[in-house]
Amino acid sequence: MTANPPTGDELVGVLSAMANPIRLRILATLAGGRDYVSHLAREIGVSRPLLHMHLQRLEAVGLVVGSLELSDDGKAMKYFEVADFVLHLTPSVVAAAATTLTPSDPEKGPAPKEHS
Amino acid sequence: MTANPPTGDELVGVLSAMANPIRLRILATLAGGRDYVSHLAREIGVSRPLLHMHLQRLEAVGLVVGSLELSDDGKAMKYFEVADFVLHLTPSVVAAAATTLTPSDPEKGPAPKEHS
DNA sequence: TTCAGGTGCAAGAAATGACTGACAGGTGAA
DNA sequence: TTCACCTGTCAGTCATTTCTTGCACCTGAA
Repeated sequence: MTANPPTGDELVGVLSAMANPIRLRILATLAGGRDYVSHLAREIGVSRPLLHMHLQRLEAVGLVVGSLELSDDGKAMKYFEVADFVLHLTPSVVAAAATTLTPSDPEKGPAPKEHS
Repeated sequence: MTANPPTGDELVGVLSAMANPIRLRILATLAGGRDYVSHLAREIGVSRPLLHMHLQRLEAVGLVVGSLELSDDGKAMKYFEVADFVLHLTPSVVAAAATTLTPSDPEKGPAPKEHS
């Protein structure tokens, strides 16, 4: 996994996903073993909805993967674990990735907005 | 340069500095050779004040270095070039870095401000 | 039924980031 | 003087992220 080299847009996505102390802590904690949302929230010390949002962001770019499972006592638990990514960043890698960035055309249309 | 492994806070800084299409393009362009602000702005296609802001951000985390020089005809030119950084990111590297993150203590004091 | 513990989602405040336009200063050449 | 370059910065606006609060849903155990 973790296509190397990444496209420019993917790179921006992954970088902004990691560029946050809470999300870094999430990755670090999960690197020590999988965990489910509520417990992870207590572990890191953030509210559950907040953690949920961060996990969503990390999952969207493939840095973590979640799976809904059923515990012994029938509770639905969502477990997350880290994807073992490898990102090797150097000026030349960045230069290569930048060539595949979607242009920001301020002319035609307001932007490639993806509204739902 | 480019201390490896980085501290958690440094890592967040570097990552958020790179997590932007324009700044990625700046790095990519500079990887092809040094350049001065105005020319670089035309090259990339952004306004000069905007580029100035982005360069500031990149320089703050050490991804680029700038030097004010005097051209043959006496004009002051600020040249920038990329620092040849090497960032190797994996779950374990992130886990190690995360241990050195400044805690977010919303209680005691506003934060460990580091003033110069 | 009530409680504890798990899941998810959404509205809205607060903080941060991105961007434009305008201004001020410097030089050399026409 | 005026023009064409270069440098910088500030005020204000708009868009995006971040975070809290609160709701609705599920299960098994008391």
